[in-house]
Amino acid sequence: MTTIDPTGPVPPYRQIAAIIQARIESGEYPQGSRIPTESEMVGTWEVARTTARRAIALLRDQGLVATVPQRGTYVL
Amino acid sequence: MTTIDPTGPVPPYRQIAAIIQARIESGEYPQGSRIPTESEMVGTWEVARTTARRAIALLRDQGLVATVPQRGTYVL
DNA sequence: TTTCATTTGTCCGTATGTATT
DNA sequence: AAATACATACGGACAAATGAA
Repeated sequence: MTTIDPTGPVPPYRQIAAIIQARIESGEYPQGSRIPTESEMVGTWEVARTTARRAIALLRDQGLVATVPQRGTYVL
Repeated sequence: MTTIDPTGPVPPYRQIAAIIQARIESGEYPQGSRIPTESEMVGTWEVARTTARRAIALLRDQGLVATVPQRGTYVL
């Protein structure tokens, strides 16, 4: 579990997005699989839900994942 | 916590810059770490925010630190 | 069918930090 | 020196839909 640095020059939400992206590219999260939920990210990295949401939104904007309401976010 | 002399020949912003520089060179603020924020300097030395900003600007001009908008100032 | 937990969607307010004027 | 704007982050609350029990 990679750790994030809230005092570093890179905002936490970008650090989290980078971690997820690395796991997608490594195959840890295969195409079609679901990435961690917002709540799981909150528990894993001890960040606010807004931060987790922003990380997911960034991945979505990059076309890496798609979010299904009430279901989760899945790797494209 | 070194004190600042507002009546001395050396302007407060230079005194502060010197203090920070000494801490960088001593390793108290390692490379990549964040130095105190403007507000922290204001609280620590009871100076105006302008003074803190000027001290940081001086360190930046000397190439000792880099400021990342919305994140802070970091030791190079 | 009803109940329940899960998950995302959408607000609110507060705090911090820098940028600008 | 003061006010304003913007970005980031936290915490909380409630709604809505889904799917499982």
